[in-house]
This record gives sequence, C-alpha cells and structure tokens, in this order.
Amino acid sequence: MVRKPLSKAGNKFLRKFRKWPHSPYKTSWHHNFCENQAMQFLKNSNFQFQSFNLYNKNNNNPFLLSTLLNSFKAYSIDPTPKAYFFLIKNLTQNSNFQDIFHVLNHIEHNEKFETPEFMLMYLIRFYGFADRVQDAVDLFYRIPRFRCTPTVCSLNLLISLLCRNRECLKMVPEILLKSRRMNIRVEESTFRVLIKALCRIKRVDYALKILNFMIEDGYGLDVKACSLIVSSLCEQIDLSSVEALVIWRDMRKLGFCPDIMDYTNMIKFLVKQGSGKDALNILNQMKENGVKADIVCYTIVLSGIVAERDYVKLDELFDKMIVFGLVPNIYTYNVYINGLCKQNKIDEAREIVASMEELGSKSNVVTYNTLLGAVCFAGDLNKARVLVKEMRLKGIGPNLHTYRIMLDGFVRKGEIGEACILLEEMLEKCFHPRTSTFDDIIFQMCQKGMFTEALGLMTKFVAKSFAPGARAWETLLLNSGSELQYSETTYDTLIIPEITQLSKLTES
DNA sequence: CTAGGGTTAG
Repeated sequence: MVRKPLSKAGNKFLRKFRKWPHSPYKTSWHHNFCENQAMQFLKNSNFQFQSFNLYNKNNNNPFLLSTLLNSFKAYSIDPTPKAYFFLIKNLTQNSNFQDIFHVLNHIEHNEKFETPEFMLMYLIRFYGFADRVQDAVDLFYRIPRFRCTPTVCSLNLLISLLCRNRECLKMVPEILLKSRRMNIRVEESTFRVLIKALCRIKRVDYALKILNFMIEDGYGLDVKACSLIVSSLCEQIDLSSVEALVIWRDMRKLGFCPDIMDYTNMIKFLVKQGSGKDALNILNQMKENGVKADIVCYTIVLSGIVAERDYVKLDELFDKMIVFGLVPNIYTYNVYINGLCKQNKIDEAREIVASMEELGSKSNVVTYNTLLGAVCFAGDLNKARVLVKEMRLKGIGPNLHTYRIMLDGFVRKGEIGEACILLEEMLEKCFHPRTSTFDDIIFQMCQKGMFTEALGLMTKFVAKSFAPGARAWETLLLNSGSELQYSETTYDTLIIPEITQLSKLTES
C-alpha cells in the first residue's frame, strides 16, 4: 500500500508537516522557563537593590521597575502580573509610595494584561493600613483602567477599611452608589461588613436598619448579621436591657434562631446591665427552643442572680443545674461562693471550697480574693491572715486585687504598720494601690505623727510613677509646717517628676 | 473536628 504523503493530506497541524512549524520559543514550558529566569534575575537584583540602595533612573523608571522590564526583555517575553506583584510587595514592604505610584502608572498605560484583582486589593489594603485612605479609594475607582473587572471583594475590602475610622465611614454611601455604576453587585457580605462596622462604632440602631433593608430587598434574614448584632450588645454603652430585649424579640420575629453563643452573649449583656431576672428568662427561653444551656450560661446567669442578691433563686438554680447533670467548675463555684460571702456566710463558703476541692476543682486566686474581701469587709483580719497563709500553702499567688483587698482591710482597721509592709511588697511588684487607699494611709500616718515616714512613702511611690490623690498632697502640706527642714529638698524630688509628667502632657 | 463564651474587684 502506497502511503499518501501526509503533507498532501493537508494535516497542517502535525508538527512535522506544519507549514509554519511551532517556534520552540512559543511553547508554554519555554515561556515558563523564561519567566522563571527573568524572575530569578529580578529577585537577585532586588537583593542588590536592598543591600546597596541603588537607584538607577534609566528612562525615568525606578530601579526595580526598569530591572523588571529589562530582565523580561532579555528573555523576549512580556512581563507577567506575577512579576509586578513581586515588585509591588517589595515596594510596600519599604513603604515606597513614590515607586508604587510609578509602577501603577506603568501597568495602566504600558501593559496589556488583565491585572488580577487580588493584586490591586493587596495595594488597597496596604493604603488603608498606611492611613492613606484617599489613595485606597482612588485605586478602587481606578481598577477598571487596569483591565480588571472589580468584584464585590474589592468593594468589601474598601468598605471595611473605611469603617475603621469614624470620619471615613462618611464616604461609604457615596462609594456604594458609585460601585453600582462600576457594575459591582453588592451582596450579603457587603451588608455584613457594614453591620459589623456599625456595631463597632456602637450604632446598633443603624445596624438594625441595614438588617431590615436586607430583608426588604429580598436577601432573607442574615443569621450571621444577627449574631454580629447580638455579640456587639455588650459593647454598647447606652443601650438599656429593655431596648436590647426589643431588638432580640424583633430579630426572633424575623425568624432568627439563636445558637448557644447568641444566647450566651445576650445573657452576658443582660447580666452586665444588672437584669439577672431577664437573663434567667433568656436561659429558660433557650431550653424551650431546644438549645441546651451549658455550664458557662448557667455561670453567667448565676452571677447575675448574685448581683441581684436573690439568694433563694441562686440556690434554686444551682440545684436545678446539678439535676440537669451539669458539673460546676471553678467559675461556677466562685460565683456561688461569692453569693455565700455576700450573705456573710463565710464558714459555709469555706466548706464549699473544701468540698469542691475534694471533687477535683482547685480553688484559685479569685476564690481567695472573694473570701478575703468578705472577711476584710467583716473586719476579721485574723481570718484574713489565715486565708493568706492558706493561699501560700496551696501555691496560689496573690494578684493586684488580692493586695488591694488586703490593704483596704488593714487601712479600715487602722493597721498602718501592716499596710506599709504590704505597700512595700506591692511596690516591688509594680502594683499600684487605689488612690483613695493610698491617700488614706498618708492621712492616717500624718495623724499618728509619722510625717517623715509618710513623706518617704510618697517619694517612693511617685518615683514609680504612681500619682497620689489631692488628699495625700494636701495632708502632707498641712503637716509640713513644723518640719520645714524636710520640705525644701524632699518636696523638690517629689514634685519634679510630677511636673515633668505635666509638661509631657502639654507637649502632646 | 470542636472550642468558644463565663468567676472576684469597697
């Protein structure tokens, strides 16, 4: 059989008989190879650039840009977006705004590739964090000029950057309008970004409005946005528990099914506002809706009930919780112990400590601070001393609160000697007493004729940048009349740090 | 896959 020459069969696409054979330079592996080589070259010269800080202004391009162009030219391929991204990342690391500007212009006017959106987003984010919000906004509007179709990703990014600052937030409406003209489809995520920002600047009312707009626009209820709103409740300063409950009820009416975290956040807010009863209601609501309350929820509600001093309900709920099979942990016990201490049932509280430790929950510094607070309040310093010894035996280190509680206990009873020993210890640990306590100590010392000691104490504390209150200064001044020999020199050392602090304030 | 979230403070 005579084989027809393939060339005449006309399969021009087989390499052997192609009219114009593939240039070996046009295959993709070769292109990749060249790109890698060019990139390597660029990276090496970047190293040079950084070590010698060369700035070769050929054809008006910054050094790195001209290196990029040259190295790609040397391999006869067009610079890739990847190469530019490498360049941009480098320039942002050195905050080289000038060169970034050049590179962007170059990409816009001299390149033809479609710039990947993530590259521009990287720069928008960079501008945002460098407090160059206007640059970020300008770049956003300029995205299409880089032959890139902006998506909601860029929009969300820009908005979240603007939302970091109250002033910039005002630009958001205009950007939303203009983004429509840029054919960006706003989506749920955009609203969520806005809601988050509004919650952060404590405008839940606006956040709720947006939530409602979303529903009107047919987006359906955004569960995440609801959670966001609930979780931000605790940060709202002037929101009453009544208002929060209305918001909660409205969202539930819209079909919001809270999860355990939403319930916990809501309960936390109510307890913080001092409405333990409402918190308990939410806990019950939770059960009705088939969400199992866990030990954390119970602990918060219990602490709310303690705050309301409803000790009958406290015992009731604690028992109920045990019946439900929940195991109290140290947090729960601390709340319960606090409840007992508030009723001055200190012995009972100590029994609880013993039994909880038998059950494997070790007491901690909070437990002891609670107990110490109670015994100091009752004025039983001996019991306080016993407790401190106990703490040491158990290896529980005192914290700032421990010292403050003890100090207040001693000062209330006029035990200035022991108070001073504590103060010394605090000074070593850089713990500051409450101003009023400190002033009280100075006052009591002066009354007992311990003027010199008081002055010494004051000097030591001021040196550790502690600021005594007006009362301490006043007391010292009033008592200094008979002891003028101290005042000249010692007051200088006392007052000078104060003055330098003041001048620092006026400078800034 | 599950943790997260929680306690005192004159």
